[in-house]
Amino acid sequence: MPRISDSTIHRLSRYYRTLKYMHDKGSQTISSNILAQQNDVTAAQVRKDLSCFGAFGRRGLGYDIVDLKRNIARIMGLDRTWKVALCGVGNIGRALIDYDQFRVQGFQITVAFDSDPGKIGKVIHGVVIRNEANLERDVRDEKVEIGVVSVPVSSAQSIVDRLVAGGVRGILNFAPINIKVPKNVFVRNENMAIEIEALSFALTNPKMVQY
Amino acid sequence: MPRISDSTIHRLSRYYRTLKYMHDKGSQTISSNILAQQNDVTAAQVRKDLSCFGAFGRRGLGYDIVDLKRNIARIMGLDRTWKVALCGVGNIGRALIDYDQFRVQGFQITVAFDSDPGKIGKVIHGVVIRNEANLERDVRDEKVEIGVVSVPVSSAQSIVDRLVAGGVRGILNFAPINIKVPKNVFVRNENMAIEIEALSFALTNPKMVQY
DNA sequence: CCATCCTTGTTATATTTGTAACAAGGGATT
DNA sequence: AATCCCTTGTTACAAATATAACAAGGATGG
Repeated sequence: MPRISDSTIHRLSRYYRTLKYMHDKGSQTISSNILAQQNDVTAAQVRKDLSCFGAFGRRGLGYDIVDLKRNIARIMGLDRTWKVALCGVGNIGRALIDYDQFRVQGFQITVAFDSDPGKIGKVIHGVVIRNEANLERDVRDEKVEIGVVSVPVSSAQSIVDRLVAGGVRGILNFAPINIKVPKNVFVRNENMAIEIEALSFALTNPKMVQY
Repeated sequence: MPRISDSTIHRLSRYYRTLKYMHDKGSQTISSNILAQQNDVTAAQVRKDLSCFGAFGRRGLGYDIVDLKRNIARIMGLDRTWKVALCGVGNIGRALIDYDQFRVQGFQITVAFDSDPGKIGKVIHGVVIRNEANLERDVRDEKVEIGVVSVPVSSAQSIVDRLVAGGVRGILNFAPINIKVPKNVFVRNENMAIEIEALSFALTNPKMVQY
């Protein structure tokens, strides 16, 4: 089985977004060239990314938007819903419960946890905040597949361990720390500070980065 | 002037975080090996990343934590404060106004805008929500250097244009769209949906990604 | 039906990025 | 002071990634 690079996966997400946009605009087909322009990559890159998974286009004509969109959705597992548990209902956590980009793509935050007794039992955007004490059990009972971690650094690793104990196989980690997981669990880190720091670097050393 | 890769910049941020952590723990020095382990990279990678900017270690001994930390801060422009304007006080925007990881690193959100008359004038975490109508003027008056964009896709490009018109040279974009800026402006995109979609891909095609 | 113009999928090439190897610096120990 | 053990900085090498080139498929127009 061929390995797919992180970069390719990220680009697929972006192509997918472009396809949704073009579909809404009423377009029927799209060429690798246009798809490339919309995403600041080369046409060759687009074609090579797609060729990892099959041949979806028609020579001389381009790609059928609806068809390619459906294919990418299938490849990326976006043609279904995912049960997601949110851990840590702080500023970030609250924002994520109601994040359109999650919901519209089928990531359903149906379970939320916090350790603060003052928050437990409250309802945020239709989701009841549960007691963290029962995390493993609840996660298992609710058949949660993905865990979103937005707790402080100090408790991130232990929450991750408990999510894994509850059967979660994918974790989106917002805590700025390098968490450890068993070999069969996937982690993606989302550290917003890192991006703004990259901006700080670029502004400080404009000659060292390509505009 | 040598070009520094995106990956290197991201890793520097992470090394920096590790150094802060180790410093708080009371350590004096650290080896490339330890720094590597803490960040899931090789020791050679750490040394090469650092060597882009100078020779900060002592052979046989490792790196002085305080010294290296200070050097990375200087390199990345983290030894100062940055004036930041936030555009769009929705769920994400509200969370960012009070985001520790920004504040602790000197990114000061002192100005916030929204187009909703119902929000204008309100104070969130000590920041007054201003009328978007005066964005260019306010941004210029307040000497804002970085703009954070958390508005809907439909208005993202126009807000970016106006930030640039106000003199902003760095933009952190949360809108899931590929915005265009003049050559001398830097953009970093933060799309949380892309990361969870990568997770969806990994869970759907476990054989295609390295655990 | 032939010629022309597009656009894909794939292979070959170039570039970038990461890893390994090692000489040289430096402290500790006897 | 000589030896031993570490650890860096750098150079050489390997792997991964991106770009370019092109043959082949397919539409269109005369």
